[in-house]
Amino acid sequence: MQLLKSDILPLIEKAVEALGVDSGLVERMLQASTEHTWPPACDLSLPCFQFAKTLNMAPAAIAERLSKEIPEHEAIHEITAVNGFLNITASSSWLADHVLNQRTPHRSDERREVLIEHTSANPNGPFHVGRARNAILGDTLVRLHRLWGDEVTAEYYVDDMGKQVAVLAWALENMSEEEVESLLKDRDPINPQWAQKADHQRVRWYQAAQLRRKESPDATAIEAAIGTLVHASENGDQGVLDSFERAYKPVLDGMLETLGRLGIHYDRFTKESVFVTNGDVAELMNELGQLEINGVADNGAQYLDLGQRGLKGKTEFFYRRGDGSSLYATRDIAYHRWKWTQCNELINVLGEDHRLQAKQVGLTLEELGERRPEVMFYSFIKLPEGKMSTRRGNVVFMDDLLEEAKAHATDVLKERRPDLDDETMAHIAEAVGTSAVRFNIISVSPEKGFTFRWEDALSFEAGSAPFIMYSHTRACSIRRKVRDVDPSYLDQTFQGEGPTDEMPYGLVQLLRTLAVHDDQLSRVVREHRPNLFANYMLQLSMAYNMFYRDCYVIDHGEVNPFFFAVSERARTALRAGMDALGIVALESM
RNA sequence: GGGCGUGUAGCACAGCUGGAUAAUGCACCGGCCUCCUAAGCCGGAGAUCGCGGGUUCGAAUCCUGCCACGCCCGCCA
Repeated sequence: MQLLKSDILPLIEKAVEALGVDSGLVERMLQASTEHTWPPACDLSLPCFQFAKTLNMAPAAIAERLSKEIPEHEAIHEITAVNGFLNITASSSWLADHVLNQRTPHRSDERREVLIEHTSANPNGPFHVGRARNAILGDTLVRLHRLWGDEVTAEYYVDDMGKQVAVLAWALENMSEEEVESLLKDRDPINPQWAQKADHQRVRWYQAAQLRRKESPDATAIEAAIGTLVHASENGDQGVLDSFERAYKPVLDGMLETLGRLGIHYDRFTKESVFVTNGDVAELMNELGQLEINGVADNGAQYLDLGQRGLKGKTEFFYRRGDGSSLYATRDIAYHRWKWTQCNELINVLGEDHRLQAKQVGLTLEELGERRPEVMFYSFIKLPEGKMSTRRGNVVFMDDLLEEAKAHATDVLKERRPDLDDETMAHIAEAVGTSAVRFNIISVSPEKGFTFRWEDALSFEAGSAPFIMYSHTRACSIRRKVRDVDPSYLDQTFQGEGPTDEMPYGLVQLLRTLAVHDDQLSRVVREHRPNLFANYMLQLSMAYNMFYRDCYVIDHGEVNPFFFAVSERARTALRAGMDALGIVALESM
């Protein structure tokens, strides 16, 4: 709890010095050490073990002595010595004052312009759950940074010149619908609900072409035709690039429609081919060729020997083919140099399969005198049956998942809220369904393996998005009730002291949880760990529920202005935090 | 074979810049709707933190060896 720490640190340092130890350690050791239990046992804690040797005293005795040395302070409710720890609990009225008046520590001093690149999936078919982790994590990171006050650009890097797009373009030009459907006759047919959606339509051409490339008698000729297209695109052939764009654009639009349903939007789309056609890639390859770690292969291909810069394993990083054309990673470096002209903080969201390449790109950027971007890696989402693949067709489409989630939410609603009309019910079900899907994914650490299970994705119980949404609607409901009693309460800001006597347990827990909000958000943004904020939002909801249990804002028709002020503060914090996680903040559900 | 990542109750998952009784949810057992939404609240039970060594007053956390799983090791994208 930085708030409390900065206030009372001098007091503690003075007491420690009086004992005869160097107080320089205190700043680092005074910590909110009780984060591992919830609710926390105290607000700040000082472990006294390190002082034991120099003082030749037992830690418990040191803690005991310190607890008596520290004078009274308005922020401190209680200081106790427990098992060699000096435990400090904040005064509730001090907490209330700081929380209600938003006396939070200042945030980032300089304005940060952050560019976050995420999703960047090949536009070859509908968005599926396997890709969802990138988009959901990335978008959540964007939102969290915005909550923290950073200026953020969310960017999608469009792979408009690779083999996957070439396959799609070739298929659309060379295969008939009959042929496609006959090749895919063993697979599930297109879901009639999405029959008019271009991503669902065109992915069948893509899948059929992938089969033909591998299995048909003319596979070699097809492969050659596609190879020619890829080659032309890499050389910046505008006619080919245009035909690629005509092929993928409707697919990309379909994917974006799906993502939009999850609240995911982008500020900018940058096409990979741009860096080929504008000459950046050629210039880059020239520069790389001048580097001292540059090497040339027998056929004229060029690479950097990154072993000299600490890379282990395979150390040769090829950036130029024997025929002089660029590679995907080369273009990525050109893209990164451009990105650095657009921001002062760069974050990429990448799958774990990109770890090596990200390292190569990062080292090369440093070699060129640029900074390396920060990267949030995540491991892939699997199905219980194994890895997902658009090519093989064993995927759960996000469109289907969202429909399923909505249908499930509707079932729950019909049971709990039979009073609602169809339109309201559909609105709530959509919000609950999409929020639950997002939360299911962001609440686990990105680097941990994730197996998609319907029963988890559709869980609406405690520990899920609807749990948080429900707490928020309670706060909204209380606000409505207060307005009914006397609308003037809504315009008032709470003035003066809170109650000076003992506050109810739930109220204290809520104040403490609100007080650590910025500590949590700061860490989450700094370390790119959205799951920790998901956890915090659950704690905030739990704390609000405890407050709701212990404190009646409206009691016997009378409004308690202090309780109402706390409830409102919690409501706005819930609301803002939900926005940052992409959870829809309904006023009633 | 080499590099990187992960391993925590029956299941899922947090905690990893060392600190107290390892948090949370599901499932399981018991209680709470004449009072602001019970998608809620309260209580109970459940853990050899993959295994072995080491460092330390103190290790889930740091170091090291081993095991299991995943990803990568293309002049592919």
